[in-house]
Amino acid sequence: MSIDILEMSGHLALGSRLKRLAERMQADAGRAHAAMGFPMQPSQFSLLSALDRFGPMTVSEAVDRLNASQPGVTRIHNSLKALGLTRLDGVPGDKRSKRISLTPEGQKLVTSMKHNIWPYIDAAAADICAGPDGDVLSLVARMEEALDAQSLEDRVMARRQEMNPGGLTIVPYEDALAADFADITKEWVEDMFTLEPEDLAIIEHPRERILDRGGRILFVATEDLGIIGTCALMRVEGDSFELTKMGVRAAARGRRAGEFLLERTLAEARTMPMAELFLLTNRKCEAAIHLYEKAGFEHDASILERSAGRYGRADVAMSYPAARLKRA
Amino acid sequence: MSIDILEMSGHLALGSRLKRLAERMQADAGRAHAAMGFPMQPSQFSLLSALDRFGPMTVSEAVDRLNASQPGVTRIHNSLKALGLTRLDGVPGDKRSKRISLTPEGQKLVTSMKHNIWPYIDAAAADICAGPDGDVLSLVARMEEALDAQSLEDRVMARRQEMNPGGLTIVPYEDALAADFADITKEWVEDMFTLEPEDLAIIEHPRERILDRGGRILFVATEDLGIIGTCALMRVEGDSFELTKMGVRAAARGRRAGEFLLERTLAEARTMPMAELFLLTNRKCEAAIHLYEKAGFEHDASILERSAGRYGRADVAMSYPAARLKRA
DNA sequence: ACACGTTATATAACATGTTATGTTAGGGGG
DNA sequence: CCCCCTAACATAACATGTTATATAACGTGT
Repeated sequence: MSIDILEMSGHLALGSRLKRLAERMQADAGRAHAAMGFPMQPSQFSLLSALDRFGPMTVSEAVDRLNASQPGVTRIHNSLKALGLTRLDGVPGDKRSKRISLTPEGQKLVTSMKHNIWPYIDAAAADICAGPDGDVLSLVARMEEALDAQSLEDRVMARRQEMNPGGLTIVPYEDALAADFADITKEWVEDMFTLEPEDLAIIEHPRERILDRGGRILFVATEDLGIIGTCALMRVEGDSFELTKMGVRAAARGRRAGEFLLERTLAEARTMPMAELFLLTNRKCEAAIHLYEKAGFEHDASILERSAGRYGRADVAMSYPAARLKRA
Repeated sequence: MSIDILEMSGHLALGSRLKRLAERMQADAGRAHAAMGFPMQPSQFSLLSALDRFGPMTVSEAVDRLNASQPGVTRIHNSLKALGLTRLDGVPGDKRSKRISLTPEGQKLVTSMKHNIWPYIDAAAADICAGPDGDVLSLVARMEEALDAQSLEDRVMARRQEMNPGGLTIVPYEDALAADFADITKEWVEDMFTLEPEDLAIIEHPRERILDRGGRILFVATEDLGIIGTCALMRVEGDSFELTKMGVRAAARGRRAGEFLLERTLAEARTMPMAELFLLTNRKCEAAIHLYEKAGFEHDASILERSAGRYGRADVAMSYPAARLKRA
C-alpha cells in the first residue's frame, strides 16, 4: 500500500476512513456468514438479534433499540420479511403501529446463528479491536456521546470563533485581485523604502513571476474591509522558495491579520513540495521581523550573500527550519 | 436515547455502528462546509486535498493515495469535474491512463477551504476523538493493519476452529426433531432410572409443554453423527425456568458435547427474560453434576422442597446465579 | 507479429445508511 | 364535533462505499 493521503490529513477525512473500515468489517462478516451456510446481509443481524433478545417490537421501538433511522429499520425488516423470517402485524389499540416479530423460521435461524457463528465473529472482531490503544467499543460509545452532546457542525463553528475571533479569511489569488496585490505592496514599500525594479516586475506580473513558476499568493480579508493584506511564496530555484511581499494595509492594523496571514502562508508552504523557505527584509521592519521570529523563522546571514543584489534594501535574511516544512 | 441493542451486542454489530458514526461525522462535515459557503460533498474532500498536496495524478495513483476503490475515485472525480473543479487529460505515453488535475477554479477553492474551514474541522474532529481511550486515528490505523494482515472472515474461521475443535453445531428445535428429543431423553433416563409421567408428558408434547410456554430446546450435532444431544429450558412459572432433559447419546460420548451444549444453553438463557434458572437431578448423575458445577450452577436444597413431587428421582437441586444470567 | 494475459478506466448493480415527504391514525382545543 | 397538529409507518431520492464486469491499450512470449 502506498502513501495514504487520509492518514496524512489528520481528522479531516476521518469520516470517510471510518466508513471504509466499517464497510470492510461488514462485508467480511457477511462473507463469514455465507461461508458457514447463512446467506444473510450484515445489516440484518442487529434487527434479528434485537427481536431474539427483546421479542416482538413495533417499528418505532426497533428504531430506538437499534438507534437507526426509521426508514432504515423498515428496509431491513422488509428484506427479512421477504425471506420469511419476520412478520408484521397490526397492534390492537393503535392502528398506526405495527409489530415486527420473528416467524418460527426466523427464530430457528437466529438461534442457530447465535450459537454457531456469532460467538466466533464476536471473538474475531474483539481480536481486531484488541490492542494497547484502549477498547474500541467504549471509544466509539464516547464519540457517539460527544456527538450527541454537541454536533460536529456546532463544534466547527465554535472552533472557528475561538481560533479566529477576528473573522479573518484567506482569499486565494486570482487575476482580478492583481491590483490589490500591487496596491498593498506599494503602500508599505513606498512608506519605508522605494520601489525597486524587482518589486515592480513582481507586482506588475504576479501570475508570470509567481504563480506560473509554482508559487502562491494569498490574501487576507475581513468582512468589513475586504482584502487587507497579502503574502507570496515565490520559487527562486529548484525547491527553494522565498516568502515575500507580505504586507497589511495601514488602515487594517491591529487585527492580528499579519500573524494570521503568516501562519496560514506557512501552512500553505507545508503542502507544497518545498525544500527551503527563506525571506529577505530590512532591519527597519521591526514589527515584521518580530512576527517572523514568532512564527519560527531564524536569522541566517548566509542567505544575504546568495541573494546579493535582489533587493537593495535587504539587510536581514531569515530561513524557516526545513523540519517544520514537513507536514505535521 | 433508549437501550441500544448494538451497545449490548458487543462486537457483532461493530461494523454497523462504526458506519453510522462515520456517516454522522461526514454529514456534519458537509453541513459545516455548506454553512460556510462551500457546497461540497464530504466525499470530495479527500481527492481535492490529495490533488492540492501531490499535484496532478492518474486515477490509479489516486486510488493508491486515497486507499479507496477505483470506481469510487472515478465517481468522486466525475462529480468534481461536473463542478468544473478538476480536469481529466490523457497521459502521453500510455493511452490507458488519464491524469486528474485541479482547474484554476479548483485550486482556488481548495486553497480557500484549506485555510478557512479545514483547520476548524480538524480541530473539532480532534475534539470529539480526544479522550482517555487513546488516539482514534492510531486506533483506526491499527485496525486497518489488523484487517490487512488477516481478514475478519479468516479470523472468524480460525476462532471457530479454536473455540470449537470438535466441529459441534447447535441445532434449534423444530417439530421434525421431536423424535430425537424423545429418543435421547429415553436413552439416558431408562438407562439409570425409569420414565416418569412428567418425562412422558414433556417428550411427547415438547412444543406444547416447552416452546409454547416461552421455553427453548436446543440440540447439539456433529457432522458425522447428526443430532447427538439435547437440552431444554422450560418455564416453570413467571420468570423462573428449569434446565431439563439434558442428555447426550451414549454413542457420542467423549466429544465434550455435553459441556458445549450446556454452555450454549446458558448463553441462550442469557438472551431470555429470565429471573431464575434451576435444575433437578439425582446424585447418581455424577458426570452431569460435575458439568453443572463447572458451568457455574450452585447446589441449593431449598429448590427441592419447592419442586417436591415433580420427579421421583430428584434428590439434587442446583441454581444458576442470577447475576450470571445478565448478559455480559 | 499475433495471441493472450495484464493494466487502466468506465459502467452497472448492489449495500446500506441518510433526509425529506406522503399517508393514515390519534388526540386535543376551540 | 370538527379541525389541525402530531405520531407511526411507507416511499422516494440521495450519498457513498463496494464488487463485478466491459473495454481499450500495453506488453510479452513464441
